[in-house]
Amino acid sequence: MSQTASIKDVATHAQVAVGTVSNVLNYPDRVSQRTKERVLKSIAELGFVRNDAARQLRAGQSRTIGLIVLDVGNPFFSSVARAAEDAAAALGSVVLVGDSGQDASREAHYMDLFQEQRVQGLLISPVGDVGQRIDTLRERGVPTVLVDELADTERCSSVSVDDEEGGYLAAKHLLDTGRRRLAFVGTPSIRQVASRLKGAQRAVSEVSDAGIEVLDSEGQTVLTGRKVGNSLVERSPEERPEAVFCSNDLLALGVMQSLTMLRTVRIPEDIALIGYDDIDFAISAVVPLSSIRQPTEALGRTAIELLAEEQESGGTKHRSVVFTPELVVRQSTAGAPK
Amino acid sequence: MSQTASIKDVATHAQVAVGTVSNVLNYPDRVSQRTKERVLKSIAELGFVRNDAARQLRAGQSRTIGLIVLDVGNPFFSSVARAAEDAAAALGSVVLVGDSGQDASREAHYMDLFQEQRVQGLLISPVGDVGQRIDTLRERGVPTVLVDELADTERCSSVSVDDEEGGYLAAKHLLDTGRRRLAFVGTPSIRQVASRLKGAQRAVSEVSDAGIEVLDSEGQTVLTGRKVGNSLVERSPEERPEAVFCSNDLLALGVMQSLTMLRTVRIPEDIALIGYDDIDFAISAVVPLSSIRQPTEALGRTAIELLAEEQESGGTKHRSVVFTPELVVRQSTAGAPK
DNA sequence: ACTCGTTTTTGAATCGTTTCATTTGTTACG
DNA sequence: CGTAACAAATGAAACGATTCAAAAACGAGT
Repeated sequence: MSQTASIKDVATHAQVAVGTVSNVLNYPDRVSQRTKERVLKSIAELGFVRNDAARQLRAGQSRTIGLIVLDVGNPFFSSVARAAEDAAAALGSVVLVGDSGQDASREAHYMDLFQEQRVQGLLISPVGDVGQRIDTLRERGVPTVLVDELADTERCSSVSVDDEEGGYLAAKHLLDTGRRRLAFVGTPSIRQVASRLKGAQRAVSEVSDAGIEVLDSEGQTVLTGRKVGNSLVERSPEERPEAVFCSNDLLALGVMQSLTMLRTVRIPEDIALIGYDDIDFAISAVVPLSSIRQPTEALGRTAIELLAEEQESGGTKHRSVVFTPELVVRQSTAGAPK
Repeated sequence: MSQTASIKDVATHAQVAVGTVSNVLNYPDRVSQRTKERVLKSIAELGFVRNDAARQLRAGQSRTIGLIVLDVGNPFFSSVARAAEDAAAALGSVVLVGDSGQDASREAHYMDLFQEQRVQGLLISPVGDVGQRIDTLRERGVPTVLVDELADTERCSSVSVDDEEGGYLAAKHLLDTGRRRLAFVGTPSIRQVASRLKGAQRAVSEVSDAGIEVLDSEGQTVLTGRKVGNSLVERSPEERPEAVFCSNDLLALGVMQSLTMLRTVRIPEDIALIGYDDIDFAISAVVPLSSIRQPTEALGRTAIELLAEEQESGGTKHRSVVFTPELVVRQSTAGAPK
């Protein structure tokens, strides 16, 4: 009783063949009512629990999907992950989440791990150059879907958000409210951030007397945002930008804290502020923060859908879905300047 | 080449026996240099990747530890989870994270799933009554460690934080700074919250002219905190508490937003505010928030350690580790009132 | 009672690894 | 040259499920 019962033990106990027990579990219709009851009774009495490893070995594949994100602590990714988990659960699969922490070697480590687990498929928000590895996986029948990154459709499917459009929306909004001297805060070395900046620059170029200054935050956290905010406070009023666009909400909240703490700069009167991601904290910040909302649930759900499509097509048909971000206006960009 | 190579294919390719390939992977010292090189070369050429399911099946156990938390979105749990993952990685194990969302049926679902996976052990922050299931698991050789919950040492190990002490620390601090009319905000139906309240009440009872009012927040989020904050603002100044202790930082931040937004109440001059958990956002709030810090990294790390102890002792020896929380004083409780 | 057709049950083969008792190969020493 | 001692390599058995061709049981019709 102490050790786990196997299907064989159940068969013996119920006086049937092992195949019958398996049928009860997998094809109940093939088994007569009487034996089914007997087997189920034995299963309950012995406390039998399927051994997933044995099942997988025979099946050659697991019911598991791997997901590698840049940072699970980031609300954006945890939201995507949760949506993916829910969608996968509906298909009877489980999602394993790996956190690369923006480190290529950790990313590679998780890819190896998932390969050993014979995952059904892989969802990944890549940090390193994973093209080669994805090719290998595809050859072996493991489809991959890029998340939050546009893929070469020759290679694999992807689900992403139009970052350039998001950047454009944010800057356009600031310009529409009359601000002209803009600043962009972020780390353009990250692809998503660079795209957002590009969109912002496009919006600025459409307005003759507008300009945008780029401030590298060297990080995407609240703390690095505060540093940038402090540097803005130290400037003389006429050297300060009229509006600041941060590449994510954490940065924006950091900037906001620096600006409001010293009470010399008012938001939005002196400086308007907009972030990106629309995390839960944005609406409940000191000054409710305008932001660019990304459809995280749709991202996660669609990623699973695309993975299913890949599986059905045998990994030959790829598709890229690009969502459009949405401007959310709150108090931090209200009114006109001056 | 398209399908995955097995150890047998490697053996054929390298012209050795399968056992030798296995030895190269698991006991390199048993194999001569020459054959080792040959096998490794074949492995590389064929792109062989271990099949974890087969390995587990043979081993009878996985290299996997299950962790069930109340909410992965909560920074407290995501921090504990990360620490557990790191500690497990050092032992060559992987942590699977399941989110019960405070729902007993989801919790049961994950327990079933982990049992099918034959996890090495289970870490769980329980929501339902899991005593029975834990007993069953123990009988089957799967040790369990309760996380953030004190266990009956007869049954299993646990790692927790002294919530009553934390509550005491918070209230004592408020009293020490001269505040007398306190308010407690939280949902006492949750065990941890109830303990914190109990500790706070003890501190209050030690001071003759002090009192504490309990405000049920019906939730533990920023939004529910704001509701409570609004109700405080609506009160006449003399009816307002001098200090508010919130059962977590999200609530406290919500309360803070309500109070500061209307600019009629000053923090900490009119109302002092203290939270619980010391999440990253606490230090960077409008008014930096005093809080009770819980050693999340130690919790996660120790949980894994206790699990290892359980395994070594064959599940006979149980131990409970209780950490002491720590008061972190910031601006939100600075100075004396009036 | 016998046949045919259908439903139910059987049990050996299989998945890919690890283990371990044996066999084979090598070296050292009398 | 023989053999003991040790190192290295072998390959069959086992883990626990699923599958599937074959056997058995059943029921209906004559």
